[in-house]
Amino acid sequence: MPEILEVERYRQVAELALGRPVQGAWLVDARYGRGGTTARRLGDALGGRPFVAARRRGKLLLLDSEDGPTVGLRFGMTGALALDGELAIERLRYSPARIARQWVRAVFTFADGGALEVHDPRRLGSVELAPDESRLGPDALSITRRQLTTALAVRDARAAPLKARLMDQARVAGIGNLLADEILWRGALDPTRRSALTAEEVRRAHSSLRATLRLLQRRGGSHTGDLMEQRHQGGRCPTDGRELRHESVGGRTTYWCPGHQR
DNA sequence: ATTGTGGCCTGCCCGC
DNA sequence: TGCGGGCAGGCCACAA
Repeated sequence: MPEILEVERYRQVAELALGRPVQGAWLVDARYGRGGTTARRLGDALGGRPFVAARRRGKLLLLDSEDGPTVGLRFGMTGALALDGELAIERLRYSPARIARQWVRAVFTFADGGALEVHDPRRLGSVELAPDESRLGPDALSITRRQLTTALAVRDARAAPLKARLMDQARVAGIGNLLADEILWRGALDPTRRSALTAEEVRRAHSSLRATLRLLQRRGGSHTGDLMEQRHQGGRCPTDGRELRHESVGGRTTYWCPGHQR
């Protein structure tokens, strides 16, 4: 599903659409608009203007229009982006293997005849004019160790489990369920932990976060982690062969190794 | 204020 | 073979 690595790929593809005047904008599915964003407002705001920048903060893709508002795209779990009829990513995990017209939720057409389309079977994504970017924490692809220290800080013993803090988009923007499990597994950190991390453990978390994102980006996406194929009943730790534990942590299905994650 | 839970959305897989 | 329940997870509303 689209986590930060996939959305970064979408951003790169969206850059190919910069400078091309938008002819029209449609919410094929009216419910796909969020925060009062309607097809009419979208069309009125963008008509005739080109996008001048494609930015990303966490999983939020931001398209700045020339002298106009920014369009925010969220992809949920199954959202895909297609430019001029070509998908930015061929096949998404947890998403149907085919493309169907009825799953196209939003379309931006360009004066040159091309189009940018959002395809989203499960409709968990959305389009929003002028989204509030300030609600998101530092971006996971560029977060510093100091910033991560702050993000993972613990107030008291009732703090949310480590994994929930890592996935909280206001603390760190961009980490989804699969990446969180992979990062904590590589960092040998127990996702259920509520106690504060030592300075050494934060270093480990930061180092694992960076290494994991780099590696999975090179491999081709957030579903290419070593833990991925063990995410099932009886799955085993690729490192020490112990049977993985799996429980809901922070409301999300979580797999981890009870042997080496502490 | 922070944390936890349920619901949304819909295709797919498993067991009967 | 068909059917239905459960599951997948990003994000938000809402409750505690």
